[in-house]
Amino acid sequence: MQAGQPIGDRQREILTAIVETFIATGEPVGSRTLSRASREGLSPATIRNVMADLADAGFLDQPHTSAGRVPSTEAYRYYVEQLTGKARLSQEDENMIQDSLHGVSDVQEFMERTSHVLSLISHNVGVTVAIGGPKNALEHVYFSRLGDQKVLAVVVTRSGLVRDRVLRLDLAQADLDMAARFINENFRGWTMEAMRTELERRLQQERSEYDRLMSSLEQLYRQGALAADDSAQTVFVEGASNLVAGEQDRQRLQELLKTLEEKKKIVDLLGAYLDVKQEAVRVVIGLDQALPSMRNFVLIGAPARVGNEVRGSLAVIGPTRIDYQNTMTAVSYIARLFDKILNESE
Amino acid sequence: MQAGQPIGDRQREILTAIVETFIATGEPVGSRTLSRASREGLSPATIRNVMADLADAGFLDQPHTSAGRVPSTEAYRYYVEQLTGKARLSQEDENMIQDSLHGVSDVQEFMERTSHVLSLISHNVGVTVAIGGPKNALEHVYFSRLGDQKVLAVVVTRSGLVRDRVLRLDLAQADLDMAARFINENFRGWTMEAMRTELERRLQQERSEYDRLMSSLEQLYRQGALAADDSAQTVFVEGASNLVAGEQDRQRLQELLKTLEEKKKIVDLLGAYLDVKQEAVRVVIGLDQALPSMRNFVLIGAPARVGNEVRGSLAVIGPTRIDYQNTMTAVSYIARLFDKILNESE
DNA sequence: TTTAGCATTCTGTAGCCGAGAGTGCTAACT
DNA sequence: AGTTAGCACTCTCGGCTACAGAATGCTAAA
Repeated sequence: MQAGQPIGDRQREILTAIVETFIATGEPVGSRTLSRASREGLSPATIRNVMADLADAGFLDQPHTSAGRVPSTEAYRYYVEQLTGKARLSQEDENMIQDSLHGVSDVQEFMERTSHVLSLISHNVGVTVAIGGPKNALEHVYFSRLGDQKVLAVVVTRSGLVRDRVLRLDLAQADLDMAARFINENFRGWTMEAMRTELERRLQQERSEYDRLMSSLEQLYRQGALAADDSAQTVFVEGASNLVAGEQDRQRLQELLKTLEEKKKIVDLLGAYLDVKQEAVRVVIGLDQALPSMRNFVLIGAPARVGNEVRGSLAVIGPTRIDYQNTMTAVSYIARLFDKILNESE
Repeated sequence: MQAGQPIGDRQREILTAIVETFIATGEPVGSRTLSRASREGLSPATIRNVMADLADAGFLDQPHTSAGRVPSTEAYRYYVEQLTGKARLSQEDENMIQDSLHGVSDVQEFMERTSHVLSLISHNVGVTVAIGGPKNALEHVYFSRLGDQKVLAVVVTRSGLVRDRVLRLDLAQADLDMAARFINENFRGWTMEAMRTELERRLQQERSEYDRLMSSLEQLYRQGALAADDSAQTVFVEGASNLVAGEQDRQRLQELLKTLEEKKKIVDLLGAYLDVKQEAVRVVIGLDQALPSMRNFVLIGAPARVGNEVRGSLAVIGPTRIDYQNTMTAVSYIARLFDKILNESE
C-alpha cells in the first residue's frame, strides 16, 4: 500500500482497534493482543502485515524495533473522523452536569462550573472562556466617585453581565450622575457597539461648543468606561492536576502546567481554533503548532452561544490519548445546555 | 544535652548553617561540608558531636544511618524565630512588585496580581484571598429584571467592590426600582452589616400591614440580594507549576495540585492561620495539621488591610525548604503596599 | 575539649543476565 | 492471492551483584 492512499475496510478496522486499545491501555499495541481482540479471528501474522502497511502510510509509529505500534497524529485525526457522534452520555455524567449547572443564570458562573465539570468528566483539563461580546445590549451604567482622581464605572448589560472598572479621572459626582443619566436615557437597549459609535459621533460633532456634559462624557469615554464590556474575557482552567498522572516527563509536565497558567495563551488558543461560525464540536489534534509545550495534546471544544451570539467557549485539553467519544459528547451536550439555560433569562 | 533544653551559641550557629545549607542544596548536610563552610574552622568530628546533640534535642532528622542530617520541623521553627527580619528586598524583586502593582486601585485586581508576583518571587505558590468584609460601606444598589423569575442584583460598596448575583424572583421592574430607591436613599453610607440588621428590624416591625414596598424588600432580602457582600471571597492561586520541580513523589504532587484547586480549602487555610488582629507576617510550619496532603509545607502570609479593615490575605505556600527570609520580606512589603496604595482611593 | 583514625552502614550507579514481548521474513498452506 | 506457522532477531525491563562514595559513631590520642 502506498503512503497517502485511502484505506480499506480491514485496515480501517484494525486502525480503529489500535487507537482504541492504545487509548485504553496507554501501551504500544502488539499484533497478538489485536488478534485476540479481533472478532474475525485473524492471526497475528496477518495483522502484522496490515500493521506494516498502516505504518508505511504514516498512521502508526513504533517506539523501538521490537515494541508494538502507537497511533500517529494522523491516526487520531482519521479515528475522530470515523466517529459517528451518536454516542450518548452516561447517565452518571449527565447527572453530574445537570446537578452542577442547574439553576445557573449567568455566563460567568456557567463557565466557571463548566470548566470544573468538564475536568471531572474527562479526567483532564477543563477550560472555558467567558466573553462579553460587543453585541450585548446595554441595560444600565453607573458612575461613582471613589476619591481623588478615581471613578468607579459599572456597566450592566441586559444579559446580566456586570463589568466594573476603576478609572483615573477627576470629576465631581454631580457630573458623573449627569453623564450616567444621559447614557441611560439615550442608550438603554442599544448594543454596546452601536452605543459607542453613536456616542463617538456625537462627541465629534458637538466638540466645538464647550459643554460640561459632553466634556464629562468624553473623559469617561476616553478612559474606557464604556469599553469595559467587549474584550473582557474571563478564563477558567480546572483540573490541571489530572495531567500529573499522564505525563511522565517532569520537565514537560512543568511546562504544561506553566502554559495553563498563562491565561492569555489559553484565550488565544481557543480563539484560534474554535470557529465562531461553526456550531459543532471541534477536535484539534496536535496543539504543538500553537503551543510548543503541548506536543501530543489535543483540544476538544465548542463555542458557547445563546441564539446567534457567541458568549464564550468551552473545551477540554488533554493528551492525544483521551476518550474522544465521551469528551465530544459531553462538550456538545454542555454547549447545547448553555444555549438552553441562558436563553430563558433574556 | 537534654531534649528541649535551650541551645548554646555554637549549637545555634551550626543549626542555622545546616538549615541554610539544606535550603540551598536540598540534600542532607554532612559534617564535612559544614566543617569546610564554617569560618571557625572546626573539624568534622567536633561538628559531628554537636550534630548528635542537636539530633537528640529533636532538631535534626536522619534519613538513614549513613546520610547527613536534615532539619526537623522544630529546626525550621527555631530558624525562623532567629531571623532578624531586617533583610531588604532585592532591587530586582522590588521593581517587579512595583511594576506589577503600580496603578492598581481595587482589591480584586490587587490580589490577582499579587498572587502572580508572589509566585514569581518565591518560585512557589502565590495565594491570595480578597474578602468583601461586612464593614464595607454601602454605596449603591441596583436591581434589574432579567426575564421570567429572574432578577439581577448589583451591590456597589464605597471601596469600589462590585458584587452581582442573579436571584429567582418574580417582581416587576417598577417594584424593583422602588426597592432600590428606598435602600439607596435610606442606607447609603451604612455598613453592609448595619444596613442588614436595621432592614431586618424594620421588616419585622412593619410586617403586619401589607405594604408593596415592604413585600418586595422582604423578598429581595430573603433571596440574599444584599448578603452578596460579606462572604464573597475570591481566591487566586498562581504558580502551582513551581511545585513540580520540588516534589519527587508523583502521587503526592498530584494530591498537592488537587488541594490547591479546591478554593474552599485555601480560604479556610488562610482564615485559620492568619490572625486578623495581628499585622505581622506569620510563618506556619507544618501545614499537614490542616491539610494532610501538605505534609512538609509551610505558609508565609499576612492579612491585607486598609487602615484597620481587613480586605483579604496574601501568602506563599511552599515546601519547608523555602527561602524564608526573602519570602517574608516580600509578603510584608506587599502587605504594606496594599494599605498604602488602596488607602488613597477611599 | 577537640581531633584523628577507623570500622561500619547505607545509597546510588553501573553492569550483567534472562525473561518476555514483538517484529519481519520465509516458506508452507488453502 | 491471501493467510498462517515458524523462527531468528531485537529491544525493554526487572532483578541481582559489585563497588565506589559519603557519613556516621566510637575510641583513643593530642
